[in-house]
This record gives sequence, structure tokens and C-alpha cells, in this order.
Amino acid sequence: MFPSTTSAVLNQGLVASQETMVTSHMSFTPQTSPLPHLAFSPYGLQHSLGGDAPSNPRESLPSLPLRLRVGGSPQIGASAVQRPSSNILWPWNEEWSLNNKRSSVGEAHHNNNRNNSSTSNIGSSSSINCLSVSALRMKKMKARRKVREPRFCFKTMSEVDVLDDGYKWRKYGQKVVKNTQHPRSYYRCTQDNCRVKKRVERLAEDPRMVITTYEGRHAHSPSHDEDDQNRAASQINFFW
DNA sequence: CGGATTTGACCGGCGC
DNA sequence: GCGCCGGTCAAATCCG
Repeated sequence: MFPSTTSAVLNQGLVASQETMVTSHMSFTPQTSPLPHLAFSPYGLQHSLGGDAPSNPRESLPSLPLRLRVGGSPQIGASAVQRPSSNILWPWNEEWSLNNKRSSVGEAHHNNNRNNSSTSNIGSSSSINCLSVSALRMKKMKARRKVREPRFCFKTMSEVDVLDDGYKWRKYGQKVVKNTQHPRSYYRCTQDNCRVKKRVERLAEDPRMVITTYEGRHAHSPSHDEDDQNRAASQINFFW
């Protein structure tokens, strides 16, 4: 199910509790020297909240049943989807949730502060103009930012940007981030009442590496068929 | 024609 | 307070 190219998951890392990233390696991949990017965390600067990452992150991080999409079409998740194995720990599984409850503590505190100021701002608008499109947009955005979901990210060496994780995603934005030559893409789960998002970008230091960041937990099952699921599960073995 | 993607604009957060 | 930057929106565009 991997592309016939040289694409393969050679190395991947996770960010838990916003700040901690560890890596795992596929069992078939010969590990050479320690990679310099092991400490990489895209949230190290921007989301330095909480800071209570587990002392041994490997104890609380999930396995990653990632498969790479064949072809790298910009149409993501619309076809040839595969369901992850049920015994695989995804961040949106219960096991991940239990193991990572701490990760949302700092965020909750952060959100409370944000909400206080937001509420006062909205309340201060007394004019009828507060119902303008701009005001409505602001309201929506603030409501949207009310809840920050736990996130994790990992790194894969891949020629394709979009990793097939079993869910259907719709792209809603793309942004060129400072000091990077590759744009960051923003995806949202297409399922109704599912607010999971993911970001995909290439590592500036090594464009062969794809950084995928998930935010939130799926409130539904993947939409892939069983055959692919079993096949994928038999091909990939992760260890920490 | 409907759904997905693209892309410029807008907004809030944060550092200085 | 101001400016920069990341994240999101939504109209335009693309594509099957």
C-alpha cells in the first residue's frame, strides 16, 4: 500500500502536551545515526503552554498506523481509503485520551484567560453595528477558539504530503510560514460534528520530511475498508 | 452542477 | 500601542 517510489516512513516523531516530541522508527527501517531533528517541535515557540510534558513521553504516546497515499493527488481522502487497525492507538482513541489528559490542562487555563477578554470585548459592543458581518465573524472565531483540543504531531519521510490515516479531510487553508520555503496546509475532518483538524508542512531543514499535526479527537470511525486495514496493520510495526 | 481546493483578506495573539 | 505572524474564512475557481 506504500507508493512504489522511495517514499516510506523512515522516522516519525510526536508532540504531546504541545511541547514534547519523540520519535519512533519503523521496524524495517535500519536506524543509522541519531537524527538531529529529534527535538523538533513546531509548537516550541508558539504554543509553550502548560509545560507539563511527561518525563518519559514514550509512555503516553500512541502508535501511528500511518500509510502514505499513492500518487499524492491534491484530492485528499476521497478514494482508496484504508481503515486503521482497531488495535492501533490513535490520539482520538480512548487510550490516547486517558494517557494524555494532562495535555489539555494547560490549554484549559489558557482558554479561560482568552475567554474572559473575549467576552468583555463582545459585551462592550452596544451599537447595532455589532451585528455586522465583521462582528459575526469575530464572534464565530472567538467561539471557535474557545476550546483547544490536545494535539500531537509526527514526522515522516515522504514524497507525498498527505498521509492516509483513514479519515476524510478537506483542505481549508494554506499558508506560507515564516522562514520556511514550503507552505503549510490546513485540513479539517469532513465528518459532520467532528472538529478534528490537521496541519501538513515540510520540514525546512529537510524537505523530504513531512510534519503532520493533528488537533482534537475524531467522534466517529474511519471510513476505510477492512481489507486495507488488515493489510496496513500487517505491514507496519512501530516501536518506541 | 456539486463538492473540493485555492488564495487573498481578515482577525487575534503575542512579542517588543 | 504597534507590528508581525499564524490560523481561519469565504469567494472564486477547479474538477469530476
